[in-house]
Amino acid sequence: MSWVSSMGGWGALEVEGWRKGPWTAEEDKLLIEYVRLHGEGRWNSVSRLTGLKRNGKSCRLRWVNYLRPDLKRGQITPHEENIIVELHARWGNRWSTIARSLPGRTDNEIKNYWRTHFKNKAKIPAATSEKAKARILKRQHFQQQQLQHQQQQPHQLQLNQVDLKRIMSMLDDTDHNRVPYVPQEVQVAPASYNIFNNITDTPSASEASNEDFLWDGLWNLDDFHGGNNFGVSCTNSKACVQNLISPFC
DNA sequence: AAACACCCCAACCGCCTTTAA
DNA sequence: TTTAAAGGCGGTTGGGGTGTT
Repeated sequence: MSWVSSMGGWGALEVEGWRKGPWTAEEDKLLIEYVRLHGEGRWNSVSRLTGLKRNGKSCRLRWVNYLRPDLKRGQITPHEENIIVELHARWGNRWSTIARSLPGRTDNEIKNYWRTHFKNKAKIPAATSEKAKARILKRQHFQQQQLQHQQQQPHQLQLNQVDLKRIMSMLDDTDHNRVPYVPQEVQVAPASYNIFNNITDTPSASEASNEDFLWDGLWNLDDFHGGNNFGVSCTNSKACVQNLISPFC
């Protein structure tokens, strides 16, 4: 399929009045403005209220996978990879469920990552090519660096390992037996998280389910690990908020 | 330098579930 | 209670970028 312009927009295609294909900066702006004014949801009204020639599904997808301000950018960290592997082993291809354990990552992102890195592993011949080896070495080097970083922060590493174990053991429990676990050090959710609770109309803390507590824990785990959103350490909550509210740099 | 292979990821499609009238 | 619309999810496709031959 090739995206042939039929209305001036580069690479875009119009089918039955709806534009398809790559989004333009202008369209993004309209969608962001719509969400700012009306919040998430009611995606089918976007075209009516903004003039955007995109159907509701397309708008939702664009927002969820690309425009949401709380999205993480950049490489999946080894820590996140571990979580993905663990949760995929448990839940299979339930990408959205897995994504909920990795705040800032989308189901699409995780799905893509899995397909790229794991799906064809079984097909790789026993005699791995040199090329593949080089890639693996490169990755191991990166992981080594991460490890060194962790060792510089022994307390945090310990916390991570304990938390991960506890989270995984919790997941082994039946739903009825779940007990929310909030590590002492991270009982207060990051400012950024609360901010987006407000923005996105998610339930208040008092309404949050046990699973929400669990996910908060993972969120914090990740941030402890240095896998922050924009490649810059959040040394204080203000800096984090700043990163989160200006994601389009 | 060109051709090829591979990786990454945005975006679409179809189906299923949820919600509201 | 039924039904249509909207939302959500997983699978798939295809293009751009980059590394390798």
